[in-house]
Amino acid sequence: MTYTIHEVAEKLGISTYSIRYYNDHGMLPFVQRDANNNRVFHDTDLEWLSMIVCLRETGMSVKRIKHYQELIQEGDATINERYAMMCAQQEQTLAEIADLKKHLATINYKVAHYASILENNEPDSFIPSNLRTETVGK
Amino acid sequence: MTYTIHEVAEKLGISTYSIRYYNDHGMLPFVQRDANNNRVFHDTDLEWLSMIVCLRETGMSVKRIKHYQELIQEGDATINERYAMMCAQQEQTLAEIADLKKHLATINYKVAHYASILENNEPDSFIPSNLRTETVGK
DNA sequence: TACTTGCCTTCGTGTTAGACGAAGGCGTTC
DNA sequence: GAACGCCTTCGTCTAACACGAAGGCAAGTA
Repeated sequence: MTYTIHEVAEKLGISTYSIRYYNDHGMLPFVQRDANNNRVFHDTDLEWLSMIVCLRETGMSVKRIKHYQELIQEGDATINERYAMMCAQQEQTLAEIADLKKHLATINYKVAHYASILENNEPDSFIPSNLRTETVGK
Repeated sequence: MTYTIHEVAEKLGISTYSIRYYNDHGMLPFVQRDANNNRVFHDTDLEWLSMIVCLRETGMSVKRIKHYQELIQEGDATINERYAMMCAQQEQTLAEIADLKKHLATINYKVAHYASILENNEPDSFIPSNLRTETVGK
């Protein structure tokens, strides 16, 4: 089973620009080409690309992903480093989730704030139109 | 109580570059200057800046944050739009958290995978050094 | 046959949100 | 009064794409 760049893009929810970018930057060294020089993707490419998406969306840089991919190619001697990389990524992702949850609480507060204003149709006197009075809200 | 740009940066965990950037791009229209033209921040500026940080870290663009700030200045007539913006931000953030959790599961799998290899000291035959064999892992 | 449509390619520029360095001003201290 | 440390503005650099232009190849259509 093979796929075009568009099919892959749709399947993984990323743009064809990104796929070409990854390919051009050495993160997808195995994609083959057909007679017209078009990229041909196999299922194994899809799997690796979805790993790339996972790492990118959890904040790993393209450079580090490339390094990770090279480590995999180098074989077992690099298991330790790969383990360390994934542990770091794990921690970082946990931290980011925690961060987002904190920010979400702030946003929830804002939503509730506006909802109550809209519901009660409060007069202007309760919501001065000066920026200094509407900030994050303690 | 007033603060220098460095104090603000440290307090909020962002760089002075970012603060100047926000200021230059109209998101901090109220920061005052001292006799030497240095920025002077008040507590209200800190509060609004921490809201900016919240919105940025949950993915709102600088442009939209600026728009939000303008809406606040325009007063009550814009409550509806602000409410909509915060609702959108809320949804987006929830989606991102869900996404991150999914990716975290993949990373957890990798960590466990490497850990088990390192623990059992498995031979090469179990971990071929070809990229095609190590992808996301079903 | 010629044309259009539609996909693909490469190449090159544009964008966002900063990061950072250089050049220079102001005020304090040695 | 020279050095130090902070600040300023201005300008270039970066990452990770987004996108347009120019052109190739293949299929369908007039």
